[in-house]
Formats: sequence, structure tokens, C-alpha cells
Amino acid sequence: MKKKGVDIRDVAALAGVSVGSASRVINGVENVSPATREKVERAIAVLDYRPNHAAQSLRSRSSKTIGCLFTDVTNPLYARLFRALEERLRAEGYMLLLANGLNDPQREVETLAMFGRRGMDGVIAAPGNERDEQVVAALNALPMPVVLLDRDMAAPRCDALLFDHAAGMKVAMAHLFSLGHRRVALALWRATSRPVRRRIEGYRAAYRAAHLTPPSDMLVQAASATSSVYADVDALLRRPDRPTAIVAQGTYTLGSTLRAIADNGLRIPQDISVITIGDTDVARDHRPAISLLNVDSKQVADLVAALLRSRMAEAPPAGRAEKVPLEFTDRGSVGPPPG
Amino acid sequence: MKKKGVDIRDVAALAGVSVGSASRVINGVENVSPATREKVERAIAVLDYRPNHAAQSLRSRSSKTIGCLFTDVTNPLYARLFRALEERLRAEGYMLLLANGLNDPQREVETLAMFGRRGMDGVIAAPGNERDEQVVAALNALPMPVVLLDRDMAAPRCDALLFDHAAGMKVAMAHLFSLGHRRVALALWRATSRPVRRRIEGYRAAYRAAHLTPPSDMLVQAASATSSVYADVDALLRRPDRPTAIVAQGTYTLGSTLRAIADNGLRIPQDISVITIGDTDVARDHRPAISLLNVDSKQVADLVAALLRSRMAEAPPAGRAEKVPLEFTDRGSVGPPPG
DNA sequence: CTGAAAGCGCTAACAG
DNA sequence: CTGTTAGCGCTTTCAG
Repeated sequence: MKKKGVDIRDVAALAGVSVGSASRVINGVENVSPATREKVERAIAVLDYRPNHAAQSLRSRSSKTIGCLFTDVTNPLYARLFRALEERLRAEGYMLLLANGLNDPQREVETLAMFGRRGMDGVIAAPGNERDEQVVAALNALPMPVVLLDRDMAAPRCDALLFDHAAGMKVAMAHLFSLGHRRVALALWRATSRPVRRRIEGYRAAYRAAHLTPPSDMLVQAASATSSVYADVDALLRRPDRPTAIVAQGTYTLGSTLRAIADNGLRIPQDISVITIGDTDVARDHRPAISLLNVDSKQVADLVAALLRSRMAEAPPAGRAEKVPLEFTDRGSVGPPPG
Repeated sequence: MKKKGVDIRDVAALAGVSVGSASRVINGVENVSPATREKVERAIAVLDYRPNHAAQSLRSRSSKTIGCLFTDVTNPLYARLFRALEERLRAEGYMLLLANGLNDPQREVETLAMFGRRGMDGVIAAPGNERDEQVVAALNALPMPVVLLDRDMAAPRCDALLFDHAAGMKVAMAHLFSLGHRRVALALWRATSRPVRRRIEGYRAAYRAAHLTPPSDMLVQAASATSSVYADVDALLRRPDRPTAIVAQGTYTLGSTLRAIADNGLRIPQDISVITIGDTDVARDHRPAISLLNVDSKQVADLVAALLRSRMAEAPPAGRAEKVPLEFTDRGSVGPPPG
């Protein structure tokens, strides 16, 4: 009695061909006569044969799997990126291993090592800390193509997909300036990560581009991604020369900013304009909905897939960096300054 | 020159033992002398040897991988569950393959088939449609342990972890009744999925338990998870016998409910009490924060892991079903009815 | 406790 | 175009 598995030899036997031929039709190789192909396909159907993936990987040295290391899927940005990446890569026959880094370098190092051992065909990573030496080393030690997501890291063997925060910020600021705003506040969290750094750069550059001096007292930084900026924004709003517009990133920063605005009796956009960064439920659900700056996940997925694919095909060129724009979407929370 | 891989034979050779012994220490098997163990460990360190996962899987018939099929990671509930599951299972050496079902049965069937072929050690699934025959068949065809997450499906070979929506709803309703509320509205989306069905059941049962007749005109159902219930809730609030409390599920339903309440000039909780289902940003960010009913992801992860583990160890008993409670958290959006 | 040997199921040369 | 034949790198009997 047949215990469990029907294997490729059973298929070949039933089809009356060699295992080599069976393998060829399974893998859709060209050089197969229609007759052979048909016989094998019939046998596969009759036996309900499913190839053993471990054996395929071992022999072909390709796992058809991509490893994803993100800071935290609970962050809507990563959840959406994951969904887009899955969509894109499953079309090419890949499945995705997902792991959360949770800003824990040791955990990230271990995860990357497992990706290595498990023979991922590619790795997509957004580690929490860009400067951690161990993480950088783990990344450089991976033998397969790696794409870094919006991180500036000293990993020459990796390609990178960078979000163009600075340019996006300049577009948003230019829009505000053109409406007449001069005092624009920026609220984000205190971090040294690329996204935050680049946004501050873009904010300052926008002022300079408009021949204005970047204000040094309109930058508010929360202690962490889940901290409030209520007190600081509130203080800003009580000043006689309060900002007429504010750019606030993420869920918690934006939430506390909106509360401070409401508590000061200010209306959006009549009294103050608001722009947020990233497509969050809080922004979409506010009335008026908050205008925003964000990347198109599908575009990100396409670019990441392209980077991975080209590395898998050719010999590794130098670590390339591709840029993806931040797009501005007006939803009605922006208007001219009051007065 | 050594092309690429250092394999277990290199390790055995350097250690001066047989590959069998090397394998034993790598797998932490008991019967190994300390001397042998040490020699092998040293060789592993010297050669920087990492076992080839595909070969291990092929030979040992265990991939140390769990497949997760969720409707959509973009839903914070699933994102949080995934994180908790990863946390729990990585401690036992597993990695997780994640796939979104997106309410597409064909996609779900394909994903489950791939999980089968890839020899997952276990599968955790929350398909979009509980009645789809193909999906049920695909689930029953899997040879490995499967845990269904909060789904009522005719899949006798699977275990299930069910969220006790009905009991949770009864607790919340009893709380409202005890404060004096009699007219409680329920806003959710139109769906035949288990969560929605059970919530409605619990809602009605709570009324009966309080010796009251469940009102038939206080149930509002959005067309989909991302539709608004604004108009219906607004109409309800304008009635002379408007509800004094409302239970609203999820991000969009809750968001539109809160807007309708605000637009009618009602204060929470003085004029109306609000309870939500599921821990969303919109609920946490509102002032007052909205009291809620939800499952503890860590508890879910522990129970799922236990179910999987017991199935992996013993011969499959009949498909078991474990229940996990919904917990009520008061955040200040509930009070006595007005008047 | 350890070594030798037999494959796990499949693909990739290589001859024909 | 097809069959034969080696292994991929590892775990697991089975003897000793």
C-alpha cells in the first residue's frame, strides 16, 4: 500500500516516460514533444501529483521564496507595502517569509541569518537601526540579492529603494508658500532614521528655495512614534505668531496635533492648514480629511521586484539606488493662511 | 578553491568524526559524548558552517515553517495577530510564510495548495468566505495540522480557534443595561462571516437575558468594511427615541458613527455612550478614547501554538475548537444614559 | 556512543 | 527530443 507520497517516478512510470521527461514537463521546459507532454500531464492529474518543494529547492538551488524583514507590520505603511510586494511577486511564483525586526538588532541579525540559511532567492529589508554594525555585517554576508527599503546603510552589496522624502516635502512646502503661508511647523518623532532626517532636510531646503530663512522654533519632535506632541503643538498655537500651517507625520503625531488644533478652537483649513505624511486611518477619517504626502505601494513593489530580478539574472553590478517619489494628495485640509 | 558551500562533510572531516556524529550535535541529539560535541562545535565555528535548510527539510520532512493565510494584513487585527504569532513561533524555531487571501477564493485555494507542496509544518488560516466549497476542500486536503482562526467551516480535519464574540457582546451590553441604557444600536458591516453573525447573536441574546425584546430597528449594516454608516446612524440619532448607546465595529464604521454623533451635537459619553469592537487607531485617538471589546493577540497566539503543537505531536484527534474571550476595556466613552 | 550506508525527491548534465 | 545517471546536503537507520 502506498503510504503517502506519489513522486515523480510514479508519474514517469504511469506516463510511460523517463523521470527526466516528467521533470521537463513539470518545469515547462521547451524541448518536449506534445505527445510526451500530454501523457505526463494526464499522469499528474490521475495521481494528483504535487512536486516536493524541498527537493526542488535542494536540487535547483532556488527556493522561490523572498524574505521580508520589516520593522513592524503593525505599521500601516509596511502592511501596505507587504501586500503590494506579495501581489507583485506571487505573480512570478514566489512566496514571502515575513519577519518583524521590532527595532531589536539581535533579532534582525538572527532573522537575516535564517534567510541566508534558508536560501531565499532574495531579501527585502528595512532594519530599525541603520548604524548597527552587526546588522550591516549580516546584510553584507547574505549571498542572495538584497534590497534595502528606504534606508541609508553602508551595505555596498545591497541595492536600495529610497523614498524621496526631501523632494516630496519641498513640493508640499512650495504649495503652502504659494498660498501665502510663511510660518509652517513640522511635527515628527525624534529619530535619526532616514525618513525623519530627509524630511527635515526637505523642510529646510524648501524654505531656502523660497528665499526664506528656515525657522528654528517650528520643529516639534515626539519622543517616539507613539508619543504625543500635544503639549508642544499647543504651545506653538498659543503664540501670537502661531504657525498658519503644520505638517505632521504618522498616526500619533497627527492625532495629537489635530487635538491641539481643535482644543485651541482653530478650524481646518480656515485657521490653519494641515498636511500629513503617510496614509493613515486617522487622516482619512478626519473631517476634513487630511491632505497627504505618501508613496504609491504598487510603484514601490514594481521597483523592488525589478531590482531583485535584475540582480538574480545578471552578475551583481555595484549596489544601485532607485528613487520613488512622494506624491501629494489634496483632500481639503489646505487653504490660504487666515487674515 | 572552495566555490561556495561548506557542508556537513567538511565539518565532520575537520572535526575528525563521521557525518553522522556531526549531524547529531547539529541537531542537539542526546547521545553524543562531550568530547565529540566540542570538536564538532569548534569545526562549525572555524568553518562558519550553516546547515542547508532545503536538505534538512527534504530529509527530515519538516520545514520548520508555518503558513499563514489571512484575509488582509492591512487590517490591524491581522497585523497584530501575525506579530504575536511570529513572536510565539519564532521562539520554537519556526518562520512564517504570510499570504493575503483578499476575499478571493481562487487565490486562497492556490495559496493553500502551495502551503501543502511546500511542506509547511502547520497552517493558520482565516479565509474570506466560509462557505466556498473549493476552499473547504483545499483545507481538508492539507496533510499538516491546520488551525482556523475565527471561522465556522465544514473542515473536520482542522482545529479552530474561535473568538467568543457572543459572550463579549453580552458583557458589554449587560454593562450598558446596568447603567440604565435600554435603546442600544449596533453598527457593523453587512457580511455573513462568523464575527458579524456572532455579534448580532450576542446582541440579541443580551436583550433577552435582560428580559427585554431585541429592537429590530437599531441594527445598522454598512455595505462593506470600508463603507460609511453615516446616513443610517444620522437618521437613528434624529429620531425622538434615539439610541442612548451605540456599539460600532472597526475603523470605518466607527469613524462614520463618530462623525454622525458629532454632527448631531451629541457629546460622548454625556449624551450617548459608544463602544467599539477591535483596537483601532481611530478609537484610541478619539477624545474621549473609545471603550472597546477585543481579543488579546498574545493569548490567541499561545492557543494557536498549543493547538498546532499538540497536533504535531500526537495522532490527530477529532477537530477541536478552542475559545478565546473578548475583553472589555473602559476608556471613558461609556456613561449612564442622559436624562 | 559512533561510523557506514542508504536514500529523501528532484533536476541537470550528458549521451544518444 | 528523450533516457540514464549523478548527485544536491542532510538525517536516519543499522551495526558495531
